[in-house]
Amino acid sequence: MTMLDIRYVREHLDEVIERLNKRGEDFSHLRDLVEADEKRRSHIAQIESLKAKRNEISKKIGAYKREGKDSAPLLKEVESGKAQIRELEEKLDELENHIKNTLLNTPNLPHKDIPHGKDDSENVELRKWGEKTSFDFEVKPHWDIAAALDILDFDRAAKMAASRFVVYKDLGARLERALINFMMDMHANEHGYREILLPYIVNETSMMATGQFPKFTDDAFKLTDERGLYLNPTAEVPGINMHRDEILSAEDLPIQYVAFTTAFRQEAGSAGRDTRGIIRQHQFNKVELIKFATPDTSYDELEKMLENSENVLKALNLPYRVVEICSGDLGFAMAKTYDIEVYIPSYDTYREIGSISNAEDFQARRGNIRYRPQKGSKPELLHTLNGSGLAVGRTVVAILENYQQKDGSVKVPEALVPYMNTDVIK
RNA sequence: GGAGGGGUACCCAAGAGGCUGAAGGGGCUGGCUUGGAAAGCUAGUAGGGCGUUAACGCGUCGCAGGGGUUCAAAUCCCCUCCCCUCCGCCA
Repeated sequence: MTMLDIRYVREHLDEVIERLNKRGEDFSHLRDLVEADEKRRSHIAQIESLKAKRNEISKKIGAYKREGKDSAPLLKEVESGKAQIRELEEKLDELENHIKNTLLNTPNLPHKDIPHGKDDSENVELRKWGEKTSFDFEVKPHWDIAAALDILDFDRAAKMAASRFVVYKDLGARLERALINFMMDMHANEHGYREILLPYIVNETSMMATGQFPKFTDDAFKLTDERGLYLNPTAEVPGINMHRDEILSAEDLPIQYVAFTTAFRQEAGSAGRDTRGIIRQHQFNKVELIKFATPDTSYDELEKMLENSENVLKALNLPYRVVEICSGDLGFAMAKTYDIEVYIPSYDTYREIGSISNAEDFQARRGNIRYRPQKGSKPELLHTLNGSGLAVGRTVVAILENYQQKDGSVKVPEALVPYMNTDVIK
């Protein structure tokens, strides 16, 4: 389970380092891997030839015994190889662990065409949809709107759990539920995704496969259970792991799932950011899109997925923009990512509400997810994609703020009225 | 939580240290037969990882997963996971 293919690293070392360095870190330590890999292969060759010899003699011993011949000389002959094999295997083990650990901690290669930049300030806006909502009164942030309507309760959530949790009440609770159903219906019925409902707890192997681990263990909520289980940080984890260690048929691809899950994140390192309201919580709901595609179609599928996500905001008539993530801001497992940012009037800025990514074969390699291009042909790694469709809590924020009215009530977006059974939250 | 039973290839299933390079069925693919089909007969059917090679190949590892014993492990020992049955508890 590695991330980059060691053979690719070996054969394109300079290119690999150069591309990874665009993420803003120095990856020249990968040069060591080539030497380690060479040693690894020569150890394998030695071990295997010793084993071939041993197997041959062992077979002879069996034959001798059956025929009643004396096998003592053969036993002597095989003796010396035993220690040698053991010694070489120990060294091989060390080499393989070193290579594996290095690669597990190495992020994906950014796609060649994505913008080069140091951090999120250099992300590139691709397009805007809708006009920034304008108001003829002073806009309020969503926490004030919610307080007046008594639909979000932070104090009681802190009492029963901790800070960065929230209790939704009345039409606030219903709005969250309505959005989940609305999004699920759209993706399942109109966009052709298969609806699944996933476990909210995942194991370490799954976290490893999608790339959360080993680098970002601090972001996860670990359970005390001795099996090494974690609260799901995003449906991407159980979703992609649906097909871990499987070989899929080409004719079944692309496979596309839509899943609602609750996501849990420590938000370590975010202390003091977005502390008011529900922009950043330890627990939030999300509708997630997951795809398994052949390598030659994955970028087309990425565009479709982006469109599917955008359709949610269009249907809700919320102004947004699409941003292409630059190399310095790109997630660990991803080769290319688009963010969808929704307009938030109280911030007078666009805030992330969804993220749509192609991991190419990075997660597939770590999770051993393959497909057979043709009947009878060798299995190959496929490409995995995931995208928000969308983050539900942040959609609530966007609706409360963009649809707020002078009297403190909030209009319900037309598309949501059937799900809300009311056209206004007051 | 308690007591048992299991996991072998696409499926079922035998094997219980060396003649297993895993039997035998089913299924699948082909052939014979047929006007065509079914049935019958017959042949083929271990995938995958890794190493090596220009390639054909060769080697190595594979019987849930991981360790160990042994010259040699599906088979013996240890650990883990998963499934099933019964009891208890529970939405």
